[in-house]
Amino acid sequence: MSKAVTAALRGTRAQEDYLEQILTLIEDKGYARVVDIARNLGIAQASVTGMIQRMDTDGLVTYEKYRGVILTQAGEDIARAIVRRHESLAEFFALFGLDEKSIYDDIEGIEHHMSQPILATIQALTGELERQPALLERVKKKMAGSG
Amino acid sequence: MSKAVTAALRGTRAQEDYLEQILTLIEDKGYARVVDIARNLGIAQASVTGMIQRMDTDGLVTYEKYRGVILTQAGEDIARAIVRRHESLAEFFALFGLDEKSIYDDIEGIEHHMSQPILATIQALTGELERQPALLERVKKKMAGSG
DNA sequence: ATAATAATATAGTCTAGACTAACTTTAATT
DNA sequence: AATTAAAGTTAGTCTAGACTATATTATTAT
Ligand SMILES: [Mn+2]
Ligand SMILES: [Mn+2]
Ligand SMILES: [Mn+2]
Ligand SMILES: [Mn+2]
Repeated sequence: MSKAVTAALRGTRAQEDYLEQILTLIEDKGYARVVDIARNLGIAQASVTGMIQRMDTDGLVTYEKYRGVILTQAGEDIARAIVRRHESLAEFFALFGLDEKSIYDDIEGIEHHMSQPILATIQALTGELERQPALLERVKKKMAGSG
Repeated sequence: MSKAVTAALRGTRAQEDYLEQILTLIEDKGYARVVDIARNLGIAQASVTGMIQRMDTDGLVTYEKYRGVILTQAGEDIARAIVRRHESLAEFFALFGLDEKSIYDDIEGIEHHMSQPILATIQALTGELERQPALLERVKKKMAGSG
């Protein structure tokens, strides 16, 4: 018996990338500054300010001029869902020796297109494959042929 | 020894979705009409005309007013790459009993974010898992718990 | 306290990609 | 052949999300 969550738990791709960054910054450094969000996303500072203002309007963050940004509950929910998907993908592909750096852009895209059944599949499969080193080796061998 | 292909083999997400549809229509019916592209993508006819004109400028299709649309070599290359990725994803997730309809939107998104290593991994893994029915059953069982 | 530096905000611009409404061309009916 | 219907195009509008240049505020150093 688990409580059903009604919220959408989704934003646009850009919004989700911002939320992911904001959550990560808050957890890593205690606060999220515009300059850091901009640097991490490779986006101009002014663009970040603009987006944060729209996200405040949309109820995803709380923003006060020249003060920091914090997440609303809705924003945090989306952020955590995205981080979970990102980490699940990274863990899954790591099984096959793909290092996160080389597939980072892919993961950044895919994480926005994983409904519940696909997430559950990836996670369950990861769990099983961790106990199948021989199978993993065979997959790696095959991949070498198509590099 | 295989010939290296130099082309980018990528467009924007919208362009890739159009190219995928155009190729599919041409292969299925022999020609691609604006009205069918619009219907299949859920986009207004006028929007399709506009996009096709831009794609002609970009060298992805050849377009003549009131005549049909055909793919350039560059456009066809991108289209085939996308179709291959779409089919690889569908085949992979089918292993776990996910039917294509329920995950169609996800696949439509993910197919645009698969660099070569990820495609090779999915394909190689699919080949291995086809010979592991017991493992597939265990994964399905686990998934049932998180639905 | 003042001056210099860093961070943030505003204003204005641009592009992709969607929309609707109105018009034109092509295809099908009678 | 004339009429009607379907398909396609054009024109104009809108929004998200980026950019640069400039102004403002906050922070740090002197
Ligand atoms: Mn991510
Ligand atoms: Mn992302
Ligand atoms: Mn597809
Ligand atoms: Mn797609």
